[in-house]
Amino acid sequence: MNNETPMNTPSLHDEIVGRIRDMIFAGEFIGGQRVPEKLLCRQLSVSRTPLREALKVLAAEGLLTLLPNRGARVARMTADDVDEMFPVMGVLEGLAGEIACNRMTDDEIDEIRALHYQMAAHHKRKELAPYFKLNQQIHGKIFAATGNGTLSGIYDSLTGRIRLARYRANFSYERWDQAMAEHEEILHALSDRDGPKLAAVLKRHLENTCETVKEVIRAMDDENAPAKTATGP
Amino acid sequence: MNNETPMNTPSLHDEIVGRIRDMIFAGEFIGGQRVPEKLLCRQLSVSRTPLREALKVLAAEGLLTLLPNRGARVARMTADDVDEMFPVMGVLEGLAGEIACNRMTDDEIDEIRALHYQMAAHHKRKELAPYFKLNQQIHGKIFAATGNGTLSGIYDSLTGRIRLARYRANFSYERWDQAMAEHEEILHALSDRDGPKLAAVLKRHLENTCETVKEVIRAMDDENAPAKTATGP
DNA sequence: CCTCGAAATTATGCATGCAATTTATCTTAA
DNA sequence: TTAAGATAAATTGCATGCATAATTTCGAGG
Repeated sequence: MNNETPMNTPSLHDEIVGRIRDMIFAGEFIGGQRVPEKLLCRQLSVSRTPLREALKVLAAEGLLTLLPNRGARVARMTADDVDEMFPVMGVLEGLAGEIACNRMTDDEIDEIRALHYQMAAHHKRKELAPYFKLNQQIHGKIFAATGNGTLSGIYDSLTGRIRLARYRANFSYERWDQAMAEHEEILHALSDRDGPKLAAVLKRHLENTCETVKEVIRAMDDENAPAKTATGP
Repeated sequence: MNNETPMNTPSLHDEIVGRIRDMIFAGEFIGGQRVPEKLLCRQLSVSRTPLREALKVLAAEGLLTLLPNRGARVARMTADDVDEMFPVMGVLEGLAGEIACNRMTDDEIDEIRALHYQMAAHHKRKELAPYFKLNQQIHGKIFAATGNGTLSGIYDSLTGRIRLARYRANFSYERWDQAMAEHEEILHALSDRDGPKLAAVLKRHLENTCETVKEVIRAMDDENAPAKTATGP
C-alpha cells in the first residue's frame, strides 16, 4: 500500500546547489564580488527559478550573502568571523575526537593511518593541493566515525565557509611543518584510543589552522584594498 | 561616496520564512504531515515562487523536509535525532557558559536574575507556556553574552528543531521541579562567575531537557501510530 | 468483500513575462 | 575638470503558465 520509494528523481535545484557550492570552493568567484543571476543561468544552463532557490539555500548555509534587490555575493569572511568560528569548531572537534576514539574500529583507524602516510608524502614533496585534500578526508573520517550526522553536518558547514580561504593558502612552510607534526600526534592519540589527548591535539591543530586562515584573509584583504590612505578614491 | 544603505526594502520571501517558522513553532502543522503549497499560498496571500524559496530555506535550516515531487513536511524528529543533538548542544552550552562567565557584565547577570525569578514564579503556579518563554530567554541571553554570533546561530538552529516537541511538552512535574532546581544552580554559578561549574550544570540541565523531549517524542509517536501490529514493511 | 489496476485530479518543478528597484551612462552646471 | 542630476539599461522580485510526476477516485476482477 504505502509505496515508500516512488522515484528517486534528482531535483534540479539540489543539483544546482551542489554545483554552485563546488564553484565557490574552486574559487571561481572572487570574494565579495557580485554574481549576476543571468550569468549563472547561462553557465549552468538552467532557468532563473531553480537557480534562485539554490541561491537561497546557499545563503542559508552561509556561503553566499543575499542583499535585497542587490543580488548575491560570495560571503566575505573576516578575521573576526574566524575568531568566532574557532572556539565552536574546537569543541566540536574535541567531541568528535572523544567519540571516535571509543567507536572507531581498528580497520577504520588503519584507513586513517593510510591516508595519513599519503598526506605525509605530499607534505614532504610540498604538494599543497593533494595534502589539503587528504587532510580534509582525515578529519571527515573522524567525524564520520562518530556516527553523528548532526555533528558532522555542522562541522562540514563551518569548514565549508573557510575552505575558500584555506584552499588558497600558501602559508609558511614553518606552519605547514607544525601542522604535519600535529597530525602525527593525532594519529598516535587515535591509535592509542586516548580520547582526551586526541581532543587536546585536535584543538591545538585547529588553532594553528585558524591562525593560518586569518593570515590568508588579511593577505587577501590587503591585496584587494592595498592603498587605503587618507582619502578614499 | 559609498552609499551603503540604498534601501531597506524587506523582501517578501524573508518575511515568509519568518512567518512559516513561527507557524511551525506554534504547532500549526502536525509533525510529518504534508503541507501543500497552495494552502500556504492562500494562507499567506503570496504567490508560489517566493513561498517555494522560503520552503527551501526552512529545509536548509532543518525545520522542513522536502521530498522531491512530494512536497514539504514538517521535519520529523526522532529520539535518535535528539540523541545526536544532545552531545552537540552540550559542548556548545558548555562553551557558551564559560565565555559568558568571563564576559558578562554585572548588569547582564542581574537581568538574568530577574528573568530567573519571574520564571520561578511561573513554575510555582505551574504555568507552562510563560515558563518556557522565560527559559528560552535566559538561555538566549547567555549565548548573546558570548558575543559570538556563529555560536548563537548554531545553538538557535538546534533549539528551533526541538522546540516544537518541547513546546507541547506537559511532562511530569517531577522533571519540571528538577529543571527548576538546575536553573537555580545555573544562576548561582553565573553569579559566582564559575565557568567550569556553569558548564557542568548546563550540561546536566540539557540532559534533563533532552530526556524530556525524547519522552514527548515517543508519546507523540505512540499517539500518531498507536496500533502498528504485525505487518510492518 | 477485499484487492488490484487504470483514468482523472491534483500537486510539484520549471520556464517565462512583467513591474520595481538598482546600476550605469550621459548631460549639464559650477 | 569635477561633481551632481536625469535618463537609459540592466537586474532583481514576483506572478503566472505549462509539463511532469504523484495522489485520489473509480472500476474490474478475484
